Amino acid sequence: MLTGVIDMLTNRQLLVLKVIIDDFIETAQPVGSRHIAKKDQVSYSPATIRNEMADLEDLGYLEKTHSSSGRIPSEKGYRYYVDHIMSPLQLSKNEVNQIRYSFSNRMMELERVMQNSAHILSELTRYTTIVLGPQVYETKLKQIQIVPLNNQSAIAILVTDKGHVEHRSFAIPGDLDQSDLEKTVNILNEKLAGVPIVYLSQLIETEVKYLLEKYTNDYQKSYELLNQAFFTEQPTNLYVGGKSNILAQPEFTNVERVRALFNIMENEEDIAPLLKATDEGLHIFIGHENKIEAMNKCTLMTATYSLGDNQYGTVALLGPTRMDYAKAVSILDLWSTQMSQSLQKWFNEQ
Amino acid sequence: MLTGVIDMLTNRQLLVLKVIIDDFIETAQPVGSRHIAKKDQVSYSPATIRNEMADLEDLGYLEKTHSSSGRIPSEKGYRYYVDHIMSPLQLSKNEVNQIRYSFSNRMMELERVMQNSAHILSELTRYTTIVLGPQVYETKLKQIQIVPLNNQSAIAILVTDKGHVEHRSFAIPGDLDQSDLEKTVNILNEKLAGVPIVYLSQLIETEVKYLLEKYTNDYQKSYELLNQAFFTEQPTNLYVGGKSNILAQPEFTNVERVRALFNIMENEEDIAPLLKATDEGLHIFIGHENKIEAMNKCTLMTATYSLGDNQYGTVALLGPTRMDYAKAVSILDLWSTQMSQSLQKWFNEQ
DNA sequence: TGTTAGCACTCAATACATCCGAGTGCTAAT
DNA sequence: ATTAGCACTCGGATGTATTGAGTGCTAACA
Repeated sequence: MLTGVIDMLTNRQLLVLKVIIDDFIETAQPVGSRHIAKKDQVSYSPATIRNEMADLEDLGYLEKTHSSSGRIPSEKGYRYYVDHIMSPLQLSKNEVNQIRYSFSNRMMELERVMQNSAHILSELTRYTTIVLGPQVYETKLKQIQIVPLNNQSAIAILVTDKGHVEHRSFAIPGDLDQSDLEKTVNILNEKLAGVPIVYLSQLIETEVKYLLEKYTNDYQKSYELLNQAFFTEQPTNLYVGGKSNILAQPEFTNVERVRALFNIMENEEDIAPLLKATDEGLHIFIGHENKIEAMNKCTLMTATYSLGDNQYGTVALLGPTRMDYAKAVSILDLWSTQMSQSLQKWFNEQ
Repeated sequence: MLTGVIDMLTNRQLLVLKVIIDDFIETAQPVGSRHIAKKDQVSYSPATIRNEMADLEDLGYLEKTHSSSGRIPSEKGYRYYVDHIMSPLQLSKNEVNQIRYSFSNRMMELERVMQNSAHILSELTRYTTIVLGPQVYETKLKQIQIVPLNNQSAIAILVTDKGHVEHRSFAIPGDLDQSDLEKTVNILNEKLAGVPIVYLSQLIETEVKYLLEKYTNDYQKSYELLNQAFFTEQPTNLYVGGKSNILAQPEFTNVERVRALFNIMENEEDIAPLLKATDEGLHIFIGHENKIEAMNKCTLMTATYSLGDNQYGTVALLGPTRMDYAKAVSILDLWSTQMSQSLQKWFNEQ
């Protein structure tokens, strides 16, 4: 369990640090020497514990809330705990099943899966969950459809090879020829199917424009239509679940602090870059390791999941620095493995 | 402005009640007699005001927070204010423009408009905004598309005549004949286009099943596919904006209370029925007039908007009972009028 | 030499007393 | 009918004492 002497810490210091952090994670109360000495795992007197605690404080792993209070872990303490002490928690049968089951579902659509995952993960962890859909550099256009609703309006539907559906309704430019509409769609499908969607607008400009000019009666109208229907900013597909779990944490009884956090989470522009920037694998950002001020009392734990083709999505848990790291790691790990497996089964078995 | 003697209240009582409620709505502080007497509109001494306030309290329109405090409006007071005293606020040029502009947008898709509206209304009012999409009894299927992604999966897309797009990916039943897939889609479109979507599943059972049996090679497979793709529960289309505005209200510094509210708003099943049940027009539910306990300190203001064809959607503002009723009414009024106009222009001009 | 008992000390939390002032209700004067 | 005057109320702020959980340090001990 305890991996012996690491850094400069003795085994006993490791033990004390672990017990304190475990206890604080559970109770959110400063931990005193007497309290520790009473635990089964510990066979020293309060006085001895006090000495060790004083040393751990000098080393920066513990803090006091006031001069005669018990100790709480510092951010450095959590960092050490996460890096060297904790071992992933064995998840309960029930927790494993819930995650597994959420992927066994026959309906398998990125949007729904992500939305659902955000929900389930937040239920299991009681933290806020953020799921960022995969980056779409490699996603290719599968098909374009245009469905006219009436004389004036129609819906353009883009389907990508990853099953993402984007739709947009638009006004049909006054008295556009019906056959021109059809021709336009045909030209689009012919030229654009299989094209990575990041190149879409570029290709419309270079290739499609010219074809439209040649084959449709009213080139100007068709082009106008295209612009209306397809110049859509890339949507960041972000799914947040269990936002209000934050309110249950004792460290967030201060409404102002909660407000600051909510503001961040309600702005995709604030939160998306945080997840996009993370490297592959599981990462933990403790307290001030988060650049955003409102998250200084929070831990953000991120993990990536893979669609193959070097395409990654990110999932994150946001909780207090006093997060149940062992459990969170296990859950995030299991989820991202399952997610990756499911996605690859769906999209890459040719 | 003041409509003379109503109920049993004298003009002066009306004036005092109005001034108190207006002031309390603004400041959230109990209003004292001295404070009122100083206002320009009021030309009586504090003592006189005190007498009137005592009477208004006896009648149940005002309350004290403690025996020597100023007065705050009771729920009955707000009700009276809303019904008889207040006059809609003249909106600023800027506010009107923001609402108008949000409809002038060329992109016109129900989902986006509603999402956008929830956002704008919450910005303008600083209350939480809930937009419930129109009930779809009359919505008809426009077209069905199936886009195969690869050998095993495909996406089914349903477009309704109101421009709503529903999509679902599904597994293609093992080695389903390609021509059978096409035939199935053709049969579906032929038989189901124009059908109100509430009857969809029924019609598949009665009419389509039989046709499939007749014209496709592997009837069983096609039918299996249909079931996978189209048996979708009716989604309640609910859009919430500015949830965290609640946190800015001084009456919600109590985290527990906020949590209760958030829980309600995060459950569609809780909040949707509230809006669905409202009658046409604008309605105000003050404090305990809301059945849900967590909303006992809130006012819910609902308004309906129309798509024609007797189809209604609902928009609502949720704020403290100390809501700026005059402004909220004006904004909701303007919005729902604009929304109705826009929708009817889009969907009913043939 | 590492461990622990003992003890003085610290400080947040709690309770309690006091004071202040905004606000009321009532009475008597205008 | 209105208002000035005044005694009274009570929440909130401020000050003080008490309590108890916890510490650091020292000296004794195995």
